[in-house]
Amino acid sequence: MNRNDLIPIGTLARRTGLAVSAIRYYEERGLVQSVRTGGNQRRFLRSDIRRLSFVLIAQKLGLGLGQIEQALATLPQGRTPTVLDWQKISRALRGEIDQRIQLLTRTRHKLDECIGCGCLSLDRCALYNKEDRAGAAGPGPRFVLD
Amino acid sequence: MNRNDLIPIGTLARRTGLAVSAIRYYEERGLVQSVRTGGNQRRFLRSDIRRLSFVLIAQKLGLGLGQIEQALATLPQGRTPTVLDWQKISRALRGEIDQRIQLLTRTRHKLDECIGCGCLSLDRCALYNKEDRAGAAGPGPRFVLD
DNA sequence: ATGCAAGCTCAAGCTGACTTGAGGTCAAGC
DNA sequence: GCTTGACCTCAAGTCAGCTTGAGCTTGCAT
Repeated sequence: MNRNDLIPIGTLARRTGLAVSAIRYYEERGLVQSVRTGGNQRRFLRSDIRRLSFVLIAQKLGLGLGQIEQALATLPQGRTPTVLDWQKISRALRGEIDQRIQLLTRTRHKLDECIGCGCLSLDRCALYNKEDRAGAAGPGPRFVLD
Repeated sequence: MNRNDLIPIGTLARRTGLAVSAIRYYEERGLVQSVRTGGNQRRFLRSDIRRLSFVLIAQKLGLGLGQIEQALATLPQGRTPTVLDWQKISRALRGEIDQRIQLLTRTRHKLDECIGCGCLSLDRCALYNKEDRAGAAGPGPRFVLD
């Protein structure tokens, strides 16, 4: 409610470790919102520090900004989320991590089998399945075991 | 030794599930080599099916082509690698997977702590450490927990 | 009241990993 | 001998996720 709850972009940048340009980009992408001062400068909510921190963590997990945006959409728009809101969304993130760990564990297991035979290549090799990749396409960078 | 050991790019593409254009790109990047026919067409070794399969698997783990190239450099150049060669390089990949699983497990643990307090944001939060990210920069897409 | 850091917009650039397109060649079957 | 599909070489485009630069404005501290 206080004026102090509104912070300029540079402060937000310092608090999150993000570049100012990155924050502007995120705003353009709709990941975060701002209001403008009379002089057309952005002002963010203090709670956006948390919001952007969430973005950073989710990114580390390999989520794209689109997915992150979807996750964030479950938070109250433009108003400070409660601790419960954050707990809920964090748990979703935990689910993501679980899945990735499982996938990696399975991959490791398959790889172990393959090391046994030295194959790595063919239809018999569980690691390497053409069908898996068929739908995976599109340009841009590839992500981990998606 | 046989002429049949040399396969055209289309065959290699079909066997690996890669696009022809991707294989040409990999060749340009030095991930795979070819010889040319009298009519200037590429001919690959049959063992390059394995080589490219390795590339695909490593990519799924989030390795960049540069890293993959380095890994492949330990294989005999332009000659069919032995089963032992493949076992050795596969084990290196296993190490990568292990590391990633460990990192994810640690992250999950930290996240669990954070869910407890609903924080996600600040210096107190183990998940979120500015120093970690300080050196991570550079343009291009960000990769999983590197 | 003035200096200067911090902010603004918009366009262009960059990396990684490819794809697409134009325009031309090669080779195997009929 | 001719057609058809696989192959060739560039050059340019694409997508994500930003950064960089030019040129201009704001606003806090002295």
